[in-house]
Amino acid sequence: MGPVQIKQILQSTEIGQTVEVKAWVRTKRESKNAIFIALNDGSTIHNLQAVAEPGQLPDDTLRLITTGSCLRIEGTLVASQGSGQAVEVKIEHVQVYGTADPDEYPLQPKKHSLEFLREIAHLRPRTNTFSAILRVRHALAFAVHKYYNDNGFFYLHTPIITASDAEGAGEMFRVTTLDMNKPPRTEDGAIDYKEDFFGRETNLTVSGQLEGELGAMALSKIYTFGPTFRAENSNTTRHLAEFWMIEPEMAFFELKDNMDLAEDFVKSVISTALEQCADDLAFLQNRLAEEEKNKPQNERSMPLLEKLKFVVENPFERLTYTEAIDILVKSKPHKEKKFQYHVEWGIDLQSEHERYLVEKHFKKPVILTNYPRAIKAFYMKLDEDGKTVRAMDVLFPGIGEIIGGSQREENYDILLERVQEVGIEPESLWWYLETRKFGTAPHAGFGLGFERLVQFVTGMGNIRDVIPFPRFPKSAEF
RNA sequence: UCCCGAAUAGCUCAGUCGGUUAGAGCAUCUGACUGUUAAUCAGAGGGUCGCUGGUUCGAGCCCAGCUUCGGGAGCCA
Repeated sequence: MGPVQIKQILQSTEIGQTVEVKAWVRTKRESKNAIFIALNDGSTIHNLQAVAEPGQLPDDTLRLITTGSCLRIEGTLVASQGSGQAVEVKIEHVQVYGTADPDEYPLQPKKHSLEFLREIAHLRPRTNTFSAILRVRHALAFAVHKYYNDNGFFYLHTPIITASDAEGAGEMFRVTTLDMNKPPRTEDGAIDYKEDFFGRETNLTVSGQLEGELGAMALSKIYTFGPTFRAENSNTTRHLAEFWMIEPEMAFFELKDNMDLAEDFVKSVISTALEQCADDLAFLQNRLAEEEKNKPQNERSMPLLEKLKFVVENPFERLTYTEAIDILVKSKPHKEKKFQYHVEWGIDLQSEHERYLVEKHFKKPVILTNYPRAIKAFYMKLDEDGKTVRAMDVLFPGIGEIIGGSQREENYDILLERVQEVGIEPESLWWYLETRKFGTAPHAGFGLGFERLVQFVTGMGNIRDVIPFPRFPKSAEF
């Protein structure tokens, strides 16, 4: 299917075979005895070197071969005389598919800043850094499906458009077909959503969890993996308005099972990336080291591959919220009043507190559990003491919260009470509540932000650089 | 949304105390040289100093507002 990919050609040992390559030019070097063209088709971080003799190609053609142009080359696979590569292609014929005027083409063979590349998101996949990220992202996405499939989970497609506004997970994007300039009105002047496409107010989903639970109450183990939308005015390196979330939901799982799954799952997909993306990760490791070259030694991060192996090989630290507060209260920054936010039982942990626990105290991923009920969602199962809930957050160095989950409240009466407590109309969640009425079961699940996982594995600091076309406030250009 | 910082060549950045014609590296083009590896060497072209207004004899530089970008915070995954 299609032309042979450069990845295959570079691994080939069939010297003398005829090859046809279709790829984009990274650089062209001309010398007295040979013309070298570095070609990349995105199948690998490595380039294929094509070689022609001077005068072999018409000047008109040669002039069009510039950085960014696209070529079809026919030639012979030969052993390379140079030292940078084992094989190369001896050119017999060149066809220029598309030119790239060097005066206009923004990508040149030099270092570009990530900020600049964000402005040209339509072209940045052609850089080594972004093609590497996209290949790693792909490998991780595939590994997610494989992991769940291998472990008896079913991939459940939860809806993108929802009428539920009760999930409390954040601001939502409205979905409507009403004419915004003259929407239909009810008698008292309010917008009449009965006239709207679905006959009611609808939004883009902020989570597939509630529907996921419905699936788990039938198929036992399900997962979702789809786009998620949050209309928060968040401007940070770890938030997107449109991101991909993985949400497994398991009947007959309690909090500990949930933690075991989360830890095993994350370790498994990171291992897969280490196995399948060695070249790309090595490149990204060098990129990161280069970026941090000017930082003082103690602020530099661990080499990327070392960090990933460390996470895979060591158990995550597990402790309760109450134990974490205890550690924070006894910590040096607290005693020296270095924390900006006060620490006491009942507070929602701030970034500085999570960072201290993960990066300073334990120096490894941490799973925090049993948070105060007041700071967590209504659907989380109450602990026996009634003060805390069976929540768990998995915190990663540099990224913060990568997973948020819980055992769910399966008792109808308690859940109903909790729904009312947070001010949600029980009628709007009748279908969710009915799962507790008919054959309820202990169950649990969590949500993992896919981009945050990709950030961690690639070592990229800004979440906008690990999704091809990021969506964030005031930005939906590409 | 809040706090801090930045905006000068295609890109990355320097620009002294406010002073005459705004610089460098890379990229581009031309030439030389070379089985080269983001080649090397020499030369050339390339600027509305983010925008608007103000202070001043004089503003890239000082002041105000705006815009955009970055970092941090909040919200969270």
